[in-house]
Amino acid sequence: MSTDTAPKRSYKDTVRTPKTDFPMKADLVAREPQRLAKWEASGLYQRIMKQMAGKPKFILHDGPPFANGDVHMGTALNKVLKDLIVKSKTMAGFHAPYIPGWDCHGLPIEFKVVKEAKDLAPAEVRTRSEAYARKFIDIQRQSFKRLGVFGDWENPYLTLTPAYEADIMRTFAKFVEKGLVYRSKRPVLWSYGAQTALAEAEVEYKEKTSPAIYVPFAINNPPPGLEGSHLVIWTTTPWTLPANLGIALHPNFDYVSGSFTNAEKAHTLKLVIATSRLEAFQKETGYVLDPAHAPEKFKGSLLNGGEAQHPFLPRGSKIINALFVTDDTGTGAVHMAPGHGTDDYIAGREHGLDILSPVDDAGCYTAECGLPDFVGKHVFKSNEGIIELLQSKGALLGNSAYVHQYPHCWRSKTPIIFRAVEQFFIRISDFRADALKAIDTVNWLPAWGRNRIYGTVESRPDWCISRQRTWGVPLPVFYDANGQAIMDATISHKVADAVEKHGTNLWFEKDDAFWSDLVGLPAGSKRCKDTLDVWIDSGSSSVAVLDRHPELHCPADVYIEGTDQHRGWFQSSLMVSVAVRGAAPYKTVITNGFVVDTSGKKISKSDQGSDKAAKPMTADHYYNKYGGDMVRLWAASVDYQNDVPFSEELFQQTGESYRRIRNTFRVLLGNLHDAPKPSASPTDSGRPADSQKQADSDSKNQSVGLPESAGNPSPSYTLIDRWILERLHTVTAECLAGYAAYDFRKVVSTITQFVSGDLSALYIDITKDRMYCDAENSPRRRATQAAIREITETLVKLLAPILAYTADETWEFLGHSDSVHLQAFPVCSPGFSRSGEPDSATAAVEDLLKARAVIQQAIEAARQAKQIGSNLEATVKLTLPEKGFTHAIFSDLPALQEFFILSDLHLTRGPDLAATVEVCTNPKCERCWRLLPDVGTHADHPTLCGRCAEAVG
RNA sequence: GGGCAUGUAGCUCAGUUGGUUAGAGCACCGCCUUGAUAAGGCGGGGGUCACUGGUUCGAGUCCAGUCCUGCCCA
Repeated sequence: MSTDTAPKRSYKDTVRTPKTDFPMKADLVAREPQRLAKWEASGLYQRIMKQMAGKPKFILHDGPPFANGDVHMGTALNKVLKDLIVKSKTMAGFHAPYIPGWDCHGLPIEFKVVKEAKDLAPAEVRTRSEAYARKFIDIQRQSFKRLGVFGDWENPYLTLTPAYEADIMRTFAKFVEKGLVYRSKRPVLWSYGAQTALAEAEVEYKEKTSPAIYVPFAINNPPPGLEGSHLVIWTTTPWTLPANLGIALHPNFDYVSGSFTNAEKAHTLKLVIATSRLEAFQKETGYVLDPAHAPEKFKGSLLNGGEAQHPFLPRGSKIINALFVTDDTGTGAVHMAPGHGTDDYIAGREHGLDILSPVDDAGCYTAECGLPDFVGKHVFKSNEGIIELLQSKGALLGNSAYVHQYPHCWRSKTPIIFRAVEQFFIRISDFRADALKAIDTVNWLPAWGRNRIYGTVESRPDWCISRQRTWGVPLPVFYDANGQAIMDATISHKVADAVEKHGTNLWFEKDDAFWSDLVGLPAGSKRCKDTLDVWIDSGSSSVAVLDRHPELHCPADVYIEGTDQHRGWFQSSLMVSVAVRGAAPYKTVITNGFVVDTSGKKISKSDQGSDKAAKPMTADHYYNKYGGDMVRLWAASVDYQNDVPFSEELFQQTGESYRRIRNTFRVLLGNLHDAPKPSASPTDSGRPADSQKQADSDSKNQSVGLPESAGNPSPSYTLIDRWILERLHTVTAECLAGYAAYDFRKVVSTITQFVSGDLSALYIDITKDRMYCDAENSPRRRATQAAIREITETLVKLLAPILAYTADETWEFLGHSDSVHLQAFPVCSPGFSRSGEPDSATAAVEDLLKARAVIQQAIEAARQAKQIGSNLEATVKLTLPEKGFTHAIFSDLPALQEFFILSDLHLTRGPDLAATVEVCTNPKCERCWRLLPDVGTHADHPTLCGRCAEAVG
């Protein structure tokens, strides 16, 4: 260029490139807390509630997380999902209050407290446990708020408040009133480490090595052929032998009786073994069946009702038949101790066996064991002694180490024992049928949840509701002077009334005399020292929260928890609700999978502190490093109905989607910098009535001095504008359907694909030329600005439930003064609903995209051959097929050039769709960079094309 | 061992009532752009649809069995 005489005029400043202060870098970690503070200061949640009052209600009832530990990613996933439901239902026009809760009682907290300071008085244990729970409630509450979860955080429900505790007692009273509570000595899972009975949920299976022994029991009064024979039992718990009261045989198994010799020990004995176990028995014990004499063969039913001799105690052991006998281990003869096993107990009850359980709370033998030397000794330290005793009686045929999965206490990690103690039970059989019926009134998502809980309820045993612990709600029951339990609903109600006023600590602080007097029982009555199973606590929430809270109602519309809650809260809530009100407490139950690591292994909460789980799994790590919106976007992106694979690397992938969405918002906002604001956004028609005032005042401010927009309600959209608005219409419909189906992943993928596939790669790219280079008021430029505003407002609202912070920030940059969370979802604009029809813009663009693909491939070849750089340097000759491609745009060369982003396009018709590329020889317009023939024909602007010369003026 | 799920590109997932050459995002490779620039565009490589057998003209899709992983039980 010859610019040696005068300085060259720069047209750079005349190009209308995007301008916005909306930052590319989100800086969520620093910015989100400020926005959160603003929301709180303005009482946003309360204002939303006020605005939606009177609308149809939608109740999501919060399953209370346990007030122990930091917020794990699994907990965060669940909580964010809840918030996505609440926010999307609110924007869909429902009054959706969210009252968060915490589960506060229970063994894990008490265990921690007791571990720190031993021998505390019960009242002190309780005080410390409450302080511990409250500490973690605060920690978790901060996390949930930071994650952008809206709710009544200052008034959550806590299972430790006097009002809630009183309702738990009243629920218990209801069970008593209906005659569902009974007291029975029964083997329960007993943790001697924590000194309590455990729920099945509190047990975990771990590998344990036990002594596996074979013990012969001589048959008393044997039938002919079995004289002098012994039944051989196999057990891995020698310590339960003092409680042996029977031996079970399978009625249909084949057994042999014959002479067995152990050559090494030079010992011969006549034994009975199941035929299928014969080989294993001989191999493990060295006792080999004498081949010289044919053994006696018979079915297990032969010996039913007989008796064998206990090997070291002076009593008989009843021989019974039972179907639970298996032939995968042992001898086909099972040692029965009804005080130490569930099968033993059930079969024992059928056959009239006693319950003997000579073990105390600490796991040590009591005098009942009949062995004075063992009294006071721990059972797991007595196995060897029992084995020696057997040895000395000649009653040990084999002894080896046996590794198996054995139940352990989930907190103290000690192996559990089965031990019979007096417990309170709820008789499930009386209302199981009602519960099963109620299950089928509920919508289970995913649908297999129905079968899951149905099977659970169908097969569950009676509910053991008493715990020998301190940190829980006391069982409001008394014993008379003879130790008989007085179960009376009115007495329980009196206790509940007192507790509601003074708290449950009163139960521990006052003595029996005080309480007997208070409830009107004679002196000498004693109060029960047990507490209630914590599943009663949380299971009562439909009574203590849904029924009590004025904003809520029962049944709730939705419960959503992890899949483990089919046996947990979903079930306990169902059982309580069916017993109390005869119906399920929920209409829909959704389950989310577990957060697992990428190798597919589960990430256990209790592994967190330990060495091996070095990878961060707590929510604070992620929102402090990446931001709350990133956690929310992650939660919305995952397939929550299945297990969710997780790692920091995987998490970072959602950052890519976030940046893409954010950057697109930035360009859209930048392109609106000089746009006239519309009098009212067409998407505002779905706005809740109470916010209309705000919207009106917003737009009044914005429309001042911009009369042209008010008088021009329908912009002159070109094909590409109509196309993107048709796409937006479809996207809106798909997102609303996604939210309605709780399919947030669908919402995210629909929007992500729209943003990157339609907006970024096509619409924004194609409209750059008109946006940057047209005259400011060119109709097509203004039309595109109108479309961009429509698109941005719609997308922001559709994303608001997910990107709670970013959507709000973008909404602000769109010129609105109040939060997007007060808005309703956009309504699909009917003018652009024709995307499926043949003459729609969408149909035309489908053809255009086919042609574009062919052109791009031709250009790419030229680019790789270094003939051209940018698309604008190409001359393209496009051949359209003779059939099809009939839309008017295919005869509108300038429109086609704009769509394909080309300087020079030539059209012909031919047999196939094809394109060839040559180097364009036109001069380059300095302003719009297109290579056009009219550059240099304008005297005032010799380096510009006609359009640009006019635009510059 | 039982019940309920799950298994498609390196990773996370789509794939409608069985029907052309199995798709998307991320990651990866090459090029372009530098007026979305700690951005953007274009092109490309990559899959025996867990395995085995069956039904069918035709199976990722239906049936049977096996295996992996998870939850809940025993």
